[in-house]
Amino acid sequence: MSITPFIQPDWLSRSSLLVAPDLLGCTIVRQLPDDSIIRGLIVETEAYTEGDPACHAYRRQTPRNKVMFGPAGMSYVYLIYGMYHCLNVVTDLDGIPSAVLIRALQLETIPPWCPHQKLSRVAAGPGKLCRALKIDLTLTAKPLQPKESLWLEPRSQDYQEQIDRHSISFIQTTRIGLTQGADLPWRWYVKDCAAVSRKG
DNA sequence: CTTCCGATTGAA
DNA sequence: TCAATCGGAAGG
Repeated sequence: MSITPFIQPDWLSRSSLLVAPDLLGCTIVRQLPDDSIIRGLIVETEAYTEGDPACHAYRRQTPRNKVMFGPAGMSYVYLIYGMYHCLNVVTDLDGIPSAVLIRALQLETIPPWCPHQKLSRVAAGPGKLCRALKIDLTLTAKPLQPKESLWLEPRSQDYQEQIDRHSISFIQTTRIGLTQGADLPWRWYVKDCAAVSRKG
């Protein structure tokens, strides 16, 4: 028997532009208070970085975006439109504000609190995946590790081999829903994946 | 303190 | 096309 490793901060201590596509095919694992486990394959990401007008840290450091200025491997969760949460993985060196927004997951099962939905659509969107994994503001600025009940696992060998033989490929395009920096192609998703929030 | 707005979503 | 809904950022 062997333990499943989780992604370490040093692997995330690179430009968000490199980490974002590398996170595709990796898995987010959430352990709930009742010890049940929810696993989701990351199928869509967006990069936000220093000097990026769309980045929450673009203007200056604030209480909300403070964690983005720190070291990699931390969570950054924020509330959007008063009703949805979004999950980011903080990247790059300490002092460089940047993060990768997790936009969609392919779940293994439908959570009981998300009834009447297709499995492939239940986490198809940043707000929807946080609802499915019960992620809220209490989970921001935490190290992504099992102790915090939220962590990342690397690509499986099988998934990596499918990428290597081009059985699975990624699409790079512009980010969604922005008023600034909308022209930058910093969104990546798994081609032909039904769990991606939207095509194009 | 008051005002304004958003890295969304789903219904009209 | 448009409203829901609220924490946080900006302005006075």
